[in-house]
Amino acid sequence: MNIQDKPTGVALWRQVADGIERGIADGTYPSGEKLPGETEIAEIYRVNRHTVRRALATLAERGLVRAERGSGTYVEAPKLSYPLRSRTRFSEIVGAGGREPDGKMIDAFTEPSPRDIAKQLGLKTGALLVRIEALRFADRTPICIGTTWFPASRFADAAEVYARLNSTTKLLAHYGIRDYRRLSTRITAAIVSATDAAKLDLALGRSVLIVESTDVDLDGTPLKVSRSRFVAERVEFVVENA
Amino acid sequence: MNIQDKPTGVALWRQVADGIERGIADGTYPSGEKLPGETEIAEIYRVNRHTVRRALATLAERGLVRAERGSGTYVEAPKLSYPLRSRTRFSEIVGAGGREPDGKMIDAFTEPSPRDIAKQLGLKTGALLVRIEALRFADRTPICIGTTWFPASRFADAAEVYARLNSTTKLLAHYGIRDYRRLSTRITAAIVSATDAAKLDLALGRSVLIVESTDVDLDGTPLKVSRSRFVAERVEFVVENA
DNA sequence: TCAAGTTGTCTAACAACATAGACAACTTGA
DNA sequence: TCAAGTTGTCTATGTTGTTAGACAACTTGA
Repeated sequence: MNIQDKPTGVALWRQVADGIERGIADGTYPSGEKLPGETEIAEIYRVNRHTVRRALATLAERGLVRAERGSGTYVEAPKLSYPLRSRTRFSEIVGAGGREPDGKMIDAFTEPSPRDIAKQLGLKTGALLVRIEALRFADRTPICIGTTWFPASRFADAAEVYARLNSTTKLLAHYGIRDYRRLSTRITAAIVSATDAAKLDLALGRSVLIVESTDVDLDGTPLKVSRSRFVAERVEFVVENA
Repeated sequence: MNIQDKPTGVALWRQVADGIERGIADGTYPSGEKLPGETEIAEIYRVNRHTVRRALATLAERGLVRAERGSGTYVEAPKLSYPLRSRTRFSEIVGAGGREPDGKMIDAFTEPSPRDIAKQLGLKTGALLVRIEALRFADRTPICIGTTWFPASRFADAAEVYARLNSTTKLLAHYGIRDYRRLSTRITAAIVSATDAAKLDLALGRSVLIVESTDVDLDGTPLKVSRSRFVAERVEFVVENA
């Protein structure tokens, strides 16, 4: 690792940053693992520690690494690429990324529907709904936390079923729904709440993507409405403009 | 063309140099053509003229462009790739590069052979030789100047023939030699002489590749010996190690 | 011959890059 | 609790990059 010599027009810190990024890409520094210490990296590239720090700072800004004071600098997990298409299934998307999807029900209620949810589900205000609060994971890393509402008339014991299957897709299949599609998705963002932060294993002050979606069966009948908070630094939504 | 903004870790002059090099590669600035003036390039990239000059300096050092004071900066012709194989023909090699080969006889003599040439041609010292001094071109650009010796016993009126055909290959064909091969090639280099420089349209102080070669017919009988000076900045010899 | 346009060279000033050393703040494991 | 190792921050200094302006030297075409 000898950089330097003649002026190349590329700053040292940039060369170090590129080198580390390459190391992350090719698996030299696996996802989640600790990078060598700043002093050691400086030795590797024969460069001052401040130069290494600048390189790491740009990588941190891009979310590729995360520095923890007193402990070390760690490779961030690559963001989950989450396409928003007509067919949008958490478990499929996570699985397609080579990661293991999982869900964990936190809470469940059967209660009358508020006006906005009722409207989206094509029900009268006050119609009974099953509301499920759940966490979803990719390889045991929390990705999102959110609420899903099902019409109680059709999915009376949704809570029990979800608790057993830990997957919305499997839940719907259990009710004989082989296929369904995403009708709409709305996305915004906010700072994570303290309660969400704890459940998502996320530091306070980080941002979450807020996603509200409606899914319908092939007849166009609304099946569920969801409001989820996705950890912004762990997911990336992709909208293909066909 | 807006560079700048945030620190990228890549020096401006380097970005400009890369941009111009891309322009040369993709034909925006065709070979031999004049680049925009330094002032204009500076405007294009929104950069100081000194920055452009540094970019051009690195390109000139690599031989991609050539600055002419008072006139402009020109894209250098790409070097002629000149493979040194068993079958080595100037006209074929130039033609393979998509350029038009040409030759021009400068002088010719019939004279007794010096010892070293005689030895290479398998003749006795003092045997009569035809010595031809010629310039060779690719697309009207002088590539090399040199001497070729033929045994006068076999190629008595070589001078007249060469003057008409302007090609060694055609000359030999004229004498019924359909094929021949390169026996050996020796390469060295030197600074161009004043007389050669003028004929090669080359500035004083530039270097030339000095090539001495012997060609034989398919029986192994020596046909000719050449000593040529190739303009180093216009040619690149390639030796394939099979 | 001359004006306009070109590259070459010089000086000056400021910003960005890089190195060096020291110490604080924090985490980890013994 | 403590020592070792980590990242965070500060000051200082020298080098390289970038801009700015001026003028010289040269080429080209009218």
